[in-house]
Amino acid sequence: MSKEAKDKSFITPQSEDFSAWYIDVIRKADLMDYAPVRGCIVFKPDGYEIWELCQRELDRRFKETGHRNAYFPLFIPESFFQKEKEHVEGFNPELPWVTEAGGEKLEERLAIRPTSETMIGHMYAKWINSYRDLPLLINQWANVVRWEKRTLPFLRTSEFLWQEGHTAHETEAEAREETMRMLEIYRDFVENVLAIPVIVGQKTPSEKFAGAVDTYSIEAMMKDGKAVQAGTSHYLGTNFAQAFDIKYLDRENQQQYVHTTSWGVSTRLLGSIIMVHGDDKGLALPPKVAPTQVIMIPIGPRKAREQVIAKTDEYYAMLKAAGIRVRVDDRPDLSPGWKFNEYEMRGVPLRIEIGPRDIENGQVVLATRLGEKRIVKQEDLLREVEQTLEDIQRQMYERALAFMKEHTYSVDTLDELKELFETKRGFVLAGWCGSEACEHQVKLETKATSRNIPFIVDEHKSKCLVCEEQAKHTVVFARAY
RNA sequence: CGGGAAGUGGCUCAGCUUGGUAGAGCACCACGUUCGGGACGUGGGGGUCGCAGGUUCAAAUCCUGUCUUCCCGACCA
Repeated sequence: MSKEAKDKSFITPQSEDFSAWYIDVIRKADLMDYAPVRGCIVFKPDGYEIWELCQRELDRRFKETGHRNAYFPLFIPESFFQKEKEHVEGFNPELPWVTEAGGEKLEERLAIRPTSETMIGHMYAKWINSYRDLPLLINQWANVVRWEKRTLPFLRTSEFLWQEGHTAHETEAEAREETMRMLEIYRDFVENVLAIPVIVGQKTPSEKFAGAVDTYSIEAMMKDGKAVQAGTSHYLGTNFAQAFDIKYLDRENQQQYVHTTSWGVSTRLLGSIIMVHGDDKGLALPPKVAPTQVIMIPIGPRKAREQVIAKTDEYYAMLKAAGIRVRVDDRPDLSPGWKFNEYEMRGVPLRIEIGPRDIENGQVVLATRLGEKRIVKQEDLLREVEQTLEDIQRQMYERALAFMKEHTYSVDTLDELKELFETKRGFVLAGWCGSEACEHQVKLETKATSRNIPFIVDEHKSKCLVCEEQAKHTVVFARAY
């Protein structure tokens, strides 16, 4: 205990310094390393594999709903950004530019994409001629760059990985339906795969995407009570269609602008996983996205080693054949206790301990990342492991949901919000009249921003927390990453 | 981008005030003993002190610039 407190090579407790805890965890869990360029990180294998598992789950859902993947260029001509006014204003400050290539100055500067609406708009204008070409449903897995002033690994990096879906439709109704369909896919994925509960709702006009008509989001709560926007889905109306001249001939032989959508999630999801599930022991990964779901640790003196390893190999083959991501740590020079701590730090959901005592009794010891430890019979092992992984997945979601509920408050006035934030952090439901001025006032006085207008609330507020006029919406306010 | 702190072996840090042979713990390598919650002994290897200039007989140490990280703020997905 006192040893850990003094030894800074261990993880800083969350209660002592949440930011330091976060940085400690991602480094101890070996998820990333800093690159020598400002705000850029290397995704190390354990970190990258979490992203690959997210990709796999999402990609399947995208394809099931009729989308196909494509890939568009990294470079975007400067002139493209002039075409949609709000879009330019929103992204210009954070664009990196390529001004020179092949030893010569470029005639037109090229932006490194911050998002691909413009490039895709340009291409869609070429590809879409008739209502028969619609809907066009494309997704892209890519890297994007936004030159952020302040960076934080995973949550806000200069370059990040994401997917961006871009669709074009005949009608507003169809496009809006698509916008909501993808929002629901995100909700389902984040809640059921990442075990992170979210608030689903619509962004206020000041928080919406640059160039969108309406933006929707799912908002997750970190263990420090701050919010992370975990996914967004936008109805873009005909804004980009007009800017890029994406028209189709309808059934009455009339030229019409298409209605477009875009939607995305990024590697900031990794930051959310860490901050939602992690604890003072380190990372805790939901089984569905854990690169290693089960770690097997053989225990015992040298004279028993051969027998223990043989048994471990047998279990390993069985679990692997069942599709479980299992690894064995049979390094002889490290003590079992060291390994227990190591894999808890790395977030492995389930540990299997096998020693001479277990072999003698035809059993193994299962220990979960959530702190439960029990003995199971060897003939039940596969079934127990599968069941326990499911249990862990569910318990992690339930824990996170309970945490979010415990840290969700409701206020009637700005003064109440200010007082609340003196001692607490979390989501705060409050009435809002719809004016940007009132929204801004909240931010100025509490640093909390409107996260979204939830689709479902327990209680509709009647008055705006700032001006006390009639409330148009009940809004979630929170400090955000 | 403004304010603050920091950068010394893989990690955590000491040394800097007052310039004079680069240190500790952990990690690593070899051998041996250990092994059910961060084992131990003996021996060993590894650092142009972030980078670039400057001052000096001499710079980790003093000065200037610059890069990167962390915190606070402004900006922003």
